[in-house]
Amino acid sequence: MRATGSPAQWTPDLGRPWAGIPDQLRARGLRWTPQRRTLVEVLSQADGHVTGAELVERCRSIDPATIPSTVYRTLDVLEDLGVIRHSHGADGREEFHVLPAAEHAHLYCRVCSGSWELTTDDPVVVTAVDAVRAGHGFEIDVPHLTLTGVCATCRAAGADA
Amino acid sequence: MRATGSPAQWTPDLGRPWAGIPDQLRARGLRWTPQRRTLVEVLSQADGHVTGAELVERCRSIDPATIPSTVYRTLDVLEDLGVIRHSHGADGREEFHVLPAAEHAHLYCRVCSGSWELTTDDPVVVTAVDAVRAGHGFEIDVPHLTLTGVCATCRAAGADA
DNA sequence: GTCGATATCGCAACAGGTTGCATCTGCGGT
DNA sequence: ACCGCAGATGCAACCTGTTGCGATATCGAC
Repeated sequence: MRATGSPAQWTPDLGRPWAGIPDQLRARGLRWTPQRRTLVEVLSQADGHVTGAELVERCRSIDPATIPSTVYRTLDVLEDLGVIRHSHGADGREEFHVLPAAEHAHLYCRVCSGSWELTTDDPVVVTAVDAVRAGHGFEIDVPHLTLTGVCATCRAAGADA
Repeated sequence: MRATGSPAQWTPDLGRPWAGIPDQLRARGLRWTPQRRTLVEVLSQADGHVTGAELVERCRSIDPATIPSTVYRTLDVLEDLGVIRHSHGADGREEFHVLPAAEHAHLYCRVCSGSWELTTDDPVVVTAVDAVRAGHGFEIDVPHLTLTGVCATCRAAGADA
């Protein structure tokens, strides 16, 4: 069997949300490259949050020749496509989230370093977002949000110095 | 006039909040050094927000021998003292705020890149903080907060894509 | 199947911060 | 006035990202 017509790179069987990416890119005049295929494969297997460094690391385990700048640039493109979202963790480092599931904000406790998710439709979130919209006309980008503070447990322990 | 007894370094006339810092440090077993004096002088003249890089820059203009790591370490110490606070801007970079005035959160518009301050006692902020406390027992650290989103003007312009 | 425009890549340098370690020094004790 | 020790400094290497640029390769057109 000759390696005929079929394109040099192809993505075997990523889940549905990912399958359409090559075409979405081409429709925008962008390109589907082996490096992008690698990153998309990594993302399709990631659940929840991943930092930029972790993604670079995982790409390297598939293709050791992976270059960081390529990964970060591709992440920008994928965010434009609406496939992923990024936010900044409590320490300012980047965190990426896979869409469309898992749109959420984060609570980060500076005492115990624990973190919790806050879904976009959590009544508490809705209340807060509505308050800001009503009061300042500002529409908060919830998934980009990380709230730093002190959690209930640590507060109860009186560790909220 | 001989350069007698008087300590080699002294801080001429910083404002009140700053004057007590040397003693606050010593009371904790920490030290008052020329490098710290430089940084405190810079901070005492800063209003509102400053990034870490800016502070390093300004310290260098007073003492060209300033080393970044020393500045950042001193900033940590001063934050422990409660003299300053840091948060992370929309791009994740550090921003420092001088206390006790100006305790506030920030709104950052991702469309026009504008930013606004939100005081701690703003009714909108109070509502939001209360909601999270009531709903999750979590006490938000407001001054550490930067809300990314779309401002009223840009929303009106329909640029909230 | 080939060609050309241009998107993307790889690389190297840079920027903002952080960290480990050897050396130095503020400052409390005597 | 001097000592000693723990806290600070300076330095160098490292980490996470970003940017400019020349070389390469994708992909639509013919």
